[in-house]
Amino acid sequence: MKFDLITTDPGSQARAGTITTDHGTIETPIFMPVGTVGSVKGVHQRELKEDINPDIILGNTYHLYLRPQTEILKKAGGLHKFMNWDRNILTDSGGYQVYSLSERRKIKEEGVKFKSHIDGSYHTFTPENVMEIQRVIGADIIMAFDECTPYPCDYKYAKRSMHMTHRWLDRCVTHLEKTPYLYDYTQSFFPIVQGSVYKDLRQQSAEYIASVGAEGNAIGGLSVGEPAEEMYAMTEVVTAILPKDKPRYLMGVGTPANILENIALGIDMFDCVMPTRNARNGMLFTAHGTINIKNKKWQDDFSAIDEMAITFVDTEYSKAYLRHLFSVNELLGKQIATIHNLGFYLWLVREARKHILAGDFASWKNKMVQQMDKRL
RNA sequence: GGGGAGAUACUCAAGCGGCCAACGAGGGCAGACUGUAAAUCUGCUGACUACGUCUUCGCAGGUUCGAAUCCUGCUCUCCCCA
Repeated sequence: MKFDLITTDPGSQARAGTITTDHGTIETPIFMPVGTVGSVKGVHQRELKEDINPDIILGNTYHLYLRPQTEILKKAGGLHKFMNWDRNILTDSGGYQVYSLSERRKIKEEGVKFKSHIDGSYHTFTPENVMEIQRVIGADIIMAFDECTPYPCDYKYAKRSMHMTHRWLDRCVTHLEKTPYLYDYTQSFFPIVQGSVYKDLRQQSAEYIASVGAEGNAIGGLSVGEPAEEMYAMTEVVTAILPKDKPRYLMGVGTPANILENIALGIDMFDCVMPTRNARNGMLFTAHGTINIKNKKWQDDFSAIDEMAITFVDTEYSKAYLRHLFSVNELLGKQIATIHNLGFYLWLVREARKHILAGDFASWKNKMVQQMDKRL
């Protein structure tokens, strides 16, 4: 993997660059659509490539391990072939499930024992086997196994958890060295900064993560319910320490405003379920604010979904029609909303990149954050 | 023509003397959603001059301190027999 930092915005820390892997070039800053179980929910690969056009998408180790299971993915020749996606893939390690499935797991130094939500069976995830599973899945970027701490999280717990995540990181690195690539392309490994919302812990963690010298670095444990200001404060603390010549990935973020604010703080990569999940629940993101398309007010609004016409759905369908599809619970409504939202998110980061390259990112960002805050 | 069953809020449907403005489901209206157990979850849904008042359970009477619940008559719907 190769990261080229092209330019840094004069009015902020925002960066434009390119990441090149064996599956192509990723222009940063980038938003990566989430495809947990090997599918960006509701979107055909063709629409994803031709209309939304991201250079990279996400998959999830925990979920893919449970289904279709590692063995099937190995037989398929990896996730790229299995899902027919020839661009980049990044897999999350299952560290987020340590947080989101906290009712169904037990953390020990050795690893995390999960009780499957599918059949109740037990599965232990360790730094070692998570690396092996990610080798089989075959993503271009694979993540360290960590604990994503909840919010709020007391200092003592956050500190203990952070140190464990660091020890797990060492085990990931050691094991990865002993585990060869399975396919005919390379994989890059990203460690993850933790430390909850505590400045000193975040600094300590960022220093530790930076010392590993990985090809890219991630920030985890944010966007778990903390106020946006705390998120930004932590990003700022961490980006000051993480190397400038490596991509920085802020995991799980976020709203369009969160993304622009964090780009301004020097983040290059984002992922979030928000554009896809919220789309299925009737929420549209636009450059001029959010729309709850289920609201009665749209029932006779025959104007285009989004005059900006970023993707084909924006002008091929009206708001009234889309509201109707949601009222009658038609699958098509969720598909249209998902394509719209992802199209918008990708537009947003591409636009951000243009403004960084043009040197006027900061003022553009402030204008956008303000206008996107509206509720239409 | 004879016999039987039933009519409850937008719809379906509980309730069978007071704890009933009335269970539940759907629908409707809002809200939430941040490395996806999410096509999910939450709230409201008779009217109002609202922590209180008023009008509701086919219609009209009656019994009772008190009725959606019991009695009488009427209207309508469905089923069976002729």
